Parts: sequence; structure tokens; C-alpha cells
Amino acid sequence: MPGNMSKEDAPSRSASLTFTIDNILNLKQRDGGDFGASKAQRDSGCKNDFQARYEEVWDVRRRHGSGQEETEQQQQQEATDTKAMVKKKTRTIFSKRQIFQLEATFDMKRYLSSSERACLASSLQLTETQVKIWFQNRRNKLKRQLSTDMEGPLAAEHFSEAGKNVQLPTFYKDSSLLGGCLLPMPFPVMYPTANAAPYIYFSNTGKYFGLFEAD
Amino acid sequence: MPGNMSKEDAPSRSASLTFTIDNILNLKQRDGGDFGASKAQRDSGCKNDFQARYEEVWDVRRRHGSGQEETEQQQQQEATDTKAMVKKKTRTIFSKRQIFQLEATFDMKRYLSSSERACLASSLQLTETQVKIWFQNRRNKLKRQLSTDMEGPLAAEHFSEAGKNVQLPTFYKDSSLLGGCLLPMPFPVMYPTANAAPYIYFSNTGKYFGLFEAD
DNA sequence: TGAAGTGCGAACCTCTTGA
DNA sequence: TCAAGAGGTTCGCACTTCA
Repeated sequence: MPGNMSKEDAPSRSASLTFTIDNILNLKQRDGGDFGASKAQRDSGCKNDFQARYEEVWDVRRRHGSGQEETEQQQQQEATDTKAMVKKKTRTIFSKRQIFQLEATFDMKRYLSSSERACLASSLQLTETQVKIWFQNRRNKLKRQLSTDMEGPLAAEHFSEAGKNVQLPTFYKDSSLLGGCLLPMPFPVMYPTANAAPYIYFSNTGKYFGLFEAD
Repeated sequence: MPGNMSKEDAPSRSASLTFTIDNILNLKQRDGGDFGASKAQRDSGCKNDFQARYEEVWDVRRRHGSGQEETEQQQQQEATDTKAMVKKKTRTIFSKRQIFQLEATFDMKRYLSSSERACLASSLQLTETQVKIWFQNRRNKLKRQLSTDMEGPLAAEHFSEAGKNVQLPTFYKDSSLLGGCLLPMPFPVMYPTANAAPYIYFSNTGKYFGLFEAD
């Protein structure tokens, strides 16, 4: 059933056979800078297996800390104003605390799942779209930095590799940065053995672990 | 650079300010039943973190078995014909072997990554799009079956839960069904403890495992 | 400078079609 | 009956815009 919620408020396509770009732009206008206001309503719609599997474990908890500075209130006010006055393109300035948490989260993970995004957004009092766009722009910035740093054809390759390997390789990490969200970390590398129990390698510790039956 | 390849052959939006639906339909026509011929060229473009992380481990190996029946040759021929004659909507009939492998794979996983899809497709001599669409339709069929079986408002919920839990909970599974592809299985549930080593639960064995340092 | 706008590709979902 | 078409959503990337 989800995915058809916004079908009836779309312009009936067979009504008018000729129209202008202005028509379309006006009709689609609320779709532009909506700051993802009506997106969280059907978060489970377009989720692939990986995300679903991870989020099953994550189980977003929205108990974010109580101590909020006043600076974010201004940001929220500004965002609300932006939504109100159409066609003005104000530039939001994130607070130092918001930038810090965004950067710290980016250091851990280059990409966020929808659960993580929601958790971080509510923790920072930002919209999910703002967090999403911030990560997008941040990835782009990193890519540009890397390509100018090494000035070579391998730059993009290095980026993609860095994006994968930088993440902390533990099973789960109770991140205080994400307001208590539980972050599952990359799959550890398993080495099967012929007749003994397999070993698991955690690259952060550089150590191998065996499995013993604990029952 | 990928993602902008087809920008110049798109209709220049600012050229004509008024147009009809027929114009649009004609312009978008080649987008229809292409059987994904030109899709594998930039498979790495739109990949989220989870997929990238998993595929990093999977690392598709295309050494599929040598024994192929003659039935699939006909299917391939039919598919090729379909691609040739435009606008005819032929219905491909998959062979018994193809259906069997698709069903068996579906029993293990409700969703395929692009690597798995490529591996399965080449193993079955189908296009990736065909495999993708088959899984899509199969998921839909299962959902319908479940909703009619229990005839309740919880049907969809049960589906999503079933889709998650059916999968085999081991670390990796060398699947003969996927032509030797290595299938990573769902993340095991970890139970952190206060001062001792954490436990990991594998739901297929119903047993808990502790971690010991093996170095 | 960097948040946001624009445009495109691709995957998934729901519903529908037709051989 | 079921593979495929059609329409709609989300997300990622490259590029661009402009307070």
C-alpha cells in the first residue's frame, strides 16, 4: 500500500495534453526544498535487504541528550523561515556542535542508513534531508581534496577504497556521537579452516579470534 | 564522470517551452524494454554502503558449472528476438532448471545484491534485468500469498518479518545454487556483557558463541 | 565557502497488461 | 499464470548556484 499515497494529489496526467515548463515547475514546486518534511512517514517503503537487516539490529532509539544549546534554535527558525518564504534560497549555517558531530560521524562512516540518518538528524535537530545533503556534499569535498592532493589518475580509486576501509571494524559501536545509536560495523573477515573452528579477523585490533561454543 | 554520459542526448529542456505528452513519450521511448543491455556498464554508480561492504567480501567469481542444457539456448534465442522486434511484448518462459535455481536462491535470500544478481544471471544465461524482475515479481507473489493466507491486517508485517528471518544465519555459505558464489549471511546477533567478552548468537544452530583471542 | 538546486541513473514497490 | 511495462519514491553522483 505505501508508495501510492501521493498519487491522487498529483496532477491528472491525461487532463491537459499541452502545457509549459512553468506549469510543471509550479506543480512540482513543493517538491523542491521541502527539507524532507513528509518523508519520514513511509520510511520502510524503499528499503533493500541490507538496510532492513541492519536496521533490524539497530532499532532506532530517539532518546537524544537533553542539553541543547540555543544556537540550533536559531537554525531551526531559519529553516522554518526558508520553508515559508518561497524562492529565496537562504543558506543555512550549521552550528559548531552540529558540524562537529557531523564530521565525527563522517570520520566513522562515509554513508548513513536511513535509521542512522534519522537518529543523527533528531539528535542534531536537523531534518533528515539536511543530514543527507551534508553527507553528500562532504563526500564530494573529500573526493575533491583527495584528487587535488595526489593529482593522479588513481585519485578516484583511492577515494573509493578509503571510503570502505576507514570504518571501525568492530561488531557494534555504541556511538555517543549519534546520540546513543548502535552502529553495526563492517563484516569481519572470516577464515574457514578444514576441521577446526573458523577464525574471525578484526582489522582494528589486528588480531584473530576463534569461536568457542558457549551455549 | 559516470552518470552524465547520456546528458547530451536528452532533450534540451530550455529549448521549447511548450510540448505535448506525445513528445515526451516519443523521446523516452528507448528507455522501455531494453533488457538491461547497457546497465552493467556502470554498476558501481549507485551503490550504498551496505552493498559496497558486502560486495567487497563477495568479490564475484564467474566460474559457473559447465553443464548447460539445450533448453536455455531457446530461451536466449527468444530473448534476443524480443530485443530485435520492437513493441511486441513476448513473454519469456524460463526453463525448469532456471526456475528451480531462482526458487532455491529465493528461499535463501529475498533480495540479491548486484554481484549475486550478475553471478546468478550468468549462471542461468539470463540477463541481470530478467533476474531482477523475477525476484521482484516473486517477492510480490509471496506477499500476496501471505496476505491471502492469513487474511488479516498483520499480513504485510508478517511478510517483512518472514523476509528477514528465513535467511540462513551463518557467516558465509558457499552456495552451489549460485554457481559457486560466496553468500554472506545475516549479521549474527551480539550480546554485549559488562566485563566479559561478548557473546554471538547464531540462530541456525540456536547456540551462543563466545570469542577467544587466538592471535 | 558550502548548503542547497538540478538532472540523471538505478533499485525497489505497486498495479496492470497480455501472450 | 507470470514476465514485463508503467508510474512513483528514494538515494547517490556530478555540476552548478548564490547568500
